Amino acid sequence: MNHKEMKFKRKGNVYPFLSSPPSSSSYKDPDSVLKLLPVAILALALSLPNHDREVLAYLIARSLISTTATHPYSCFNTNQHHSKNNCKTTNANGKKKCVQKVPLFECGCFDCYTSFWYRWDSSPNRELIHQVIEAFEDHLLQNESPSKHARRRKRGNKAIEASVESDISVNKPEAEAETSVGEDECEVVMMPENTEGGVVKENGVVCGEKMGKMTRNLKMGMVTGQALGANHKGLARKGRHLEPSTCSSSLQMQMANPGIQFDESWINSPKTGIHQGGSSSSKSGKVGDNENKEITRHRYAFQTRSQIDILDDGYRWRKYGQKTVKNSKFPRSYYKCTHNGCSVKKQVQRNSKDEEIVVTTYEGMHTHPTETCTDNFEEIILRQMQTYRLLSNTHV
DNA sequence: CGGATTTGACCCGCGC
DNA sequence: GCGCGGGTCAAATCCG
Ligand SMILES: [Zn+2]
Repeated sequence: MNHKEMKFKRKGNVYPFLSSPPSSSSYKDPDSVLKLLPVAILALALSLPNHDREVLAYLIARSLISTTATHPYSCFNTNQHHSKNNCKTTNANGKKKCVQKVPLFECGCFDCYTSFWYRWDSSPNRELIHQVIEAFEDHLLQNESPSKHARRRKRGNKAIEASVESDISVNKPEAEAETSVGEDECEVVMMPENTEGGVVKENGVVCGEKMGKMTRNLKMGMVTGQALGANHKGLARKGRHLEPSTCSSSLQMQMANPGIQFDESWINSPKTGIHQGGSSSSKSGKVGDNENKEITRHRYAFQTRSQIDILDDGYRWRKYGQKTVKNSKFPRSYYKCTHNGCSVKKQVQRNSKDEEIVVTTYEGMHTHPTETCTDNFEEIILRQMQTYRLLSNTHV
């Protein structure tokens, strides 16, 4: 356990995520991937039940792919794999919807990735899987050219620090430089437990800083939080923005909605991402109190680069507030899903340091399918998304 | 006219 | 206890 704790504490781990499929055929199935593990690690992996092994293999494969890939765009694998094919299902209306489909092992699309990620997150062996991945990464660091990994790690740290100090935005040029992992690659950051905190930093590098802490705070028990992010390029460079869309994919949609978090404020107040407070009236007076029943809320955030703040993610949202945020020149907007009975919320805020970056945080799970046809959503997001980050899932 | 947005007031947790 | 900051409410307003 100590081990674990340490690891988790280490701040979020960054698993690179790339889109393109590995050229190597070695990532086609779980076994092939697992064979790449050193014996000691493999032993650990083999102690996992098959389904978890598959998840582990998937995450590792994605990680490997991403570190090797060099494509410019591929964050989530775009279409090649599945996006419009197998992995996506169609619903009655003919729209793509979030149906839970079976994620393909070889596919690195957002949906599949998220599905696996979710499986990992909800697995009782979550930590073990996480450890195996870390051990493997360390192994790679030692044996292979550390460059990328090292960089990555470094970046992460930095980012985190930075985030703590300042805000989210892009702060450090140097980081950027380093980060440049490519301009094209994407990285996924998963934060193990946390919840709260992640901050999204520029290149997506950041993630959560205080996860460990957060976790502790959560009283609930299951907190799961993680973050996933992908970045494409150096956003740092400035560029463009993404839009905040929400969910494109299935799982993710189901998982939640994000709210945004981004500044320190969020970080500081883990408890809530978006909470319910409210004014007055009655409402819930205290939501917080009932702990037990908390609703588990899944929360995650990602950055996109876009000139538009609002992206059509297939759901209908009603804006219910806007606030200025401390240290940010842009206001934060609050939205609620308009579907009856659905309480998903999202926050959208533009990064003050890099105006092209929009951070969207979703919180909650939709209880319904998307309401509008967003056929092009995926394309839009894939094109625009520079960074994607899953901040966390939280129970509130 | 109904639904969405705007926007100031209110609530609430937190740090001092 | 007070002030701050963030999140939410809800009346007023906007818009198709
Ligand atoms: Zn909804």
